[in-house]
Amino acid sequence: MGRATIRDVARLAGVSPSTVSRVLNGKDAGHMRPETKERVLAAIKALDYTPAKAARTLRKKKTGVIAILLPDISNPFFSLLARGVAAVAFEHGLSTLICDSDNSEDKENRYWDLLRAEGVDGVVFVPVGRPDETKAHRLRRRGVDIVVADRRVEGYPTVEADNRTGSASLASHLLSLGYRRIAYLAGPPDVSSAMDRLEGFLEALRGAGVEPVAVLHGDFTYRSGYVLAHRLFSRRHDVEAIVAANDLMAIGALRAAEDLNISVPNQVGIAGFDHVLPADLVRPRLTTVAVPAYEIGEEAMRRLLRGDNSAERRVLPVKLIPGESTPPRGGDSSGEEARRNRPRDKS
Amino acid sequence: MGRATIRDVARLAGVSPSTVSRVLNGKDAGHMRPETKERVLAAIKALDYTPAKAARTLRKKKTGVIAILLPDISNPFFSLLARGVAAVAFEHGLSTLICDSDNSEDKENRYWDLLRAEGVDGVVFVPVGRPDETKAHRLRRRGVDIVVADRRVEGYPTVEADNRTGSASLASHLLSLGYRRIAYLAGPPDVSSAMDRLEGFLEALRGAGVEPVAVLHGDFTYRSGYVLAHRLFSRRHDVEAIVAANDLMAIGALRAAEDLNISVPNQVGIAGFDHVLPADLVRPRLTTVAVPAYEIGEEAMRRLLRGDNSAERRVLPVKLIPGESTPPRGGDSSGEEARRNRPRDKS
DNA sequence: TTGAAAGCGCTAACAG
DNA sequence: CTGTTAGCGCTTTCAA
Repeated sequence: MGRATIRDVARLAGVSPSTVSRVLNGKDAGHMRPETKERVLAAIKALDYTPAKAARTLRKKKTGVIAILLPDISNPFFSLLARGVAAVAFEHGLSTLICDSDNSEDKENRYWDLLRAEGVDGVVFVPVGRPDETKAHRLRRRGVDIVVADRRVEGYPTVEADNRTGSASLASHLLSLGYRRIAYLAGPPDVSSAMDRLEGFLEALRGAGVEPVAVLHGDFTYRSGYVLAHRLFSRRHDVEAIVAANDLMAIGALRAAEDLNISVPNQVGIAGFDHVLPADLVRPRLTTVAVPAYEIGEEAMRRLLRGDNSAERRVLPVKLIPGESTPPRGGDSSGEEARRNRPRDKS
Repeated sequence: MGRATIRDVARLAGVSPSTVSRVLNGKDAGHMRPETKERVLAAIKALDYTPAKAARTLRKKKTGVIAILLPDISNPFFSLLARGVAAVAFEHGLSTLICDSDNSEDKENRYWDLLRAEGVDGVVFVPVGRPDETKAHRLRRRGVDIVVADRRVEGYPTVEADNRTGSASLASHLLSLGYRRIAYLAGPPDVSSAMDRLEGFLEALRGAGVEPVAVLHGDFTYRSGYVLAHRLFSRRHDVEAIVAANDLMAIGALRAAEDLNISVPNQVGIAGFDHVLPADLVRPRLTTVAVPAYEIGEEAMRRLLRGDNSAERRVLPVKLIPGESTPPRGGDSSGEEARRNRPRDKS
C-alpha cells in the first residue's frame, strides 16, 4: 500500500541507501561493481519503486516543474502556445503546470503566490495586461527564471511575433487592393502585441497618406469584435474594410455584418491576425497574418532551459495570408477576380 | 537570496517553529494568544515568507496537486473541460497539472509514470483510446483517486455526457425533417463516447426503419472529417445528409462539400456533436448537440474531491441545437422555411 | 567501491 | 497556550 522507499530497496538489494541513490542518479560512473548495480536495479523493479519527488526536491532545491501562466487556455492561440512549451519541457524531463489566469489580474497574482510556494524552476508568462511586476520580481529574486511570451514586459526576456511588420504588411496589402476607408478594431491598450499591431497598421496607412476612419479598442474576444463592429456599422455607413487585432474579433465583426445584412466581402472587407484554425473555417476565409504560436512557446521554453536571462527580445517572423474576405476593390488594384457588386447599404 | 524558513520566522517572532506552523495551518482555533499570532504574522510578512511545499508534502503525503491527462489541449472541447477541472481545483486550493498526451498512448503511459513520481493527489483522465489499465491501476493501488471524464473505462468512476440519447434525438430530428439517405462519420471504435453516439444514432434510425447509407470511422479531427466526406462524396451521389461524431469532423465535411461544389444545406445537410465555438462560427450554422464540457470537468473534479471511488457512471444531459445546416427537406416535415432547390450534382 | 550520518523544511505527537 | 522532539524520503559529504 504505502509506496516503497529507498531503504526498502536498499534492504532488499543488501546495500546501503546511498548506493541506491547513486544508481538512481547515474553517479556510478565507472566505479561501481556491475553486480551491485544489477542487484539494485532488480530490487527497484521487484518493489515497483519510484523515488518520491518531494523528498528529492527538498534536498536539491529543484522541482523539475515549470509553469506557464496565461490568460485563457480555451483561446486557440494560447492553447497552441502552451502545447509548444509543454512539448519542449517534456522532452527535457520537466513537468508543465498550466495556470489559467482567466483574464483576471487578481487571479494572475494569486497564481504567482502559488508558483512561489510550489517552487517551480521557471515560468513562461503571458501577462493579462500590464503586469504587477512586483510579484514576478520576487520570484525572480529567488532565482526563478521567467520568460515572457507573445507580449513584452520591461526588463524581461521576451519571445514575441513581429507584430509591427506583419500589421504593416497587412495594411499595405489592403491599400494595394484598393481599400481606403478602413476601421481598426484594436486590442487592449495595455497589451504590447495589441499596440504593436495597431501602430504598425497606422504607420503603413499614414505612409500612404491614409487615415483610419475609426479606431476602437476591444479585448481580443469574439464577443468584443461583434459588439464593436455592430456599433461601428450603426454609426457609419461608409466603411470599406474592418481590420481587427486578432482573428476572433474579426470573426465577431463578420457576424455583426451578417446580422445587419451587410455582405462580406461585397460591401465590406474584413481581416484579422493570428491565423488560428477558426479563421480558416469561416467563410469567406479570413485575410489574416499567421503568427507561429506553437513556435513562440517552444522558443520561450528553450530560453528558459538555457537560463537566458537577458532582457533581449526574440522576434519571430509572421506571414500574410490573403483570404477571400478582402477581395480587390476600387480602381488601382490588380483585380484578377471579377468585381463584385458593392452597393452601400443604408442602415 | 535563499528563501526564509519556518525557523527564521520563529526566531524573529520569538516563538517556536510549531507555533508558526500552527498559525500557517489555522490550527490555532481559539486557543492561541492573539498577540502571539500577531507577532508571527508580522514576522511572516517581514521576511516575505512562503512555506516550502516540498517539505510539507514530505510530511503530509499530500501534494495538493491534481492532474488532468487528456489527448489534446488545443481541441476546444478538451480545453473547456480542462478549464472546468482547474476552476474547481483552484477554489479548493489545489494546483492542476495539465498533461497533453498528444493523442499518443505511448506518451500517455509516460505521463502515468511522471504522475506517479510527482505524487499527485488525484487524476482526471480522458483516455486516448482503450487505456492500458495497468498503469492507472498501479497509481490507484497507491491510493490515488482517478476519475475518467467524457469517456468510459471499466471499473472507474466516470463522468460523461448522455451521448446515446443525444445522438438518438439528433437522428429523430433529421428523420422528422425528411432526411432518409444519411451517412455517419463516426469517431474511433475504441472510444466509448464515439461508439455511444454511433449506436444511439443507428438505433433511432432503425427504429424508423431506416438504414444509414454508410458508416465511416475517423479520429475526431477536422482533417479526418474532410477526408472521409471527400471519399464519400466521390463514391455516392445520393447522400442527403452527413452526420459526424463531433463538430470538427462535421466542419471538415462542410469544407469537403464546398471543395466539390456541393451546396450545403441545399444539396446535402450536415450535423455535428459537441457544440463547440467553431460550430457557431461556421456558415451555415451547424445543427449539433450541446455537450457541457466545462460542467463535465467540474463534476469530475468534484468527484475527485469527494473521494467518490465507486465505479458509478454520472451522466450529464445534452441538448439538441438545430442549425441552418439541416433545413427541412422532402415531404413529411413541418416546413416553416421555404424549400430550397436540391438538384443533385453529378461528379 | 561502499556505508554512516547529517539534514533539507516542515508537521504532529507529546509534554508541560 | 506553547515548546521539544522525532521523523517524512532523499542526497551528499566524509570516512573507510
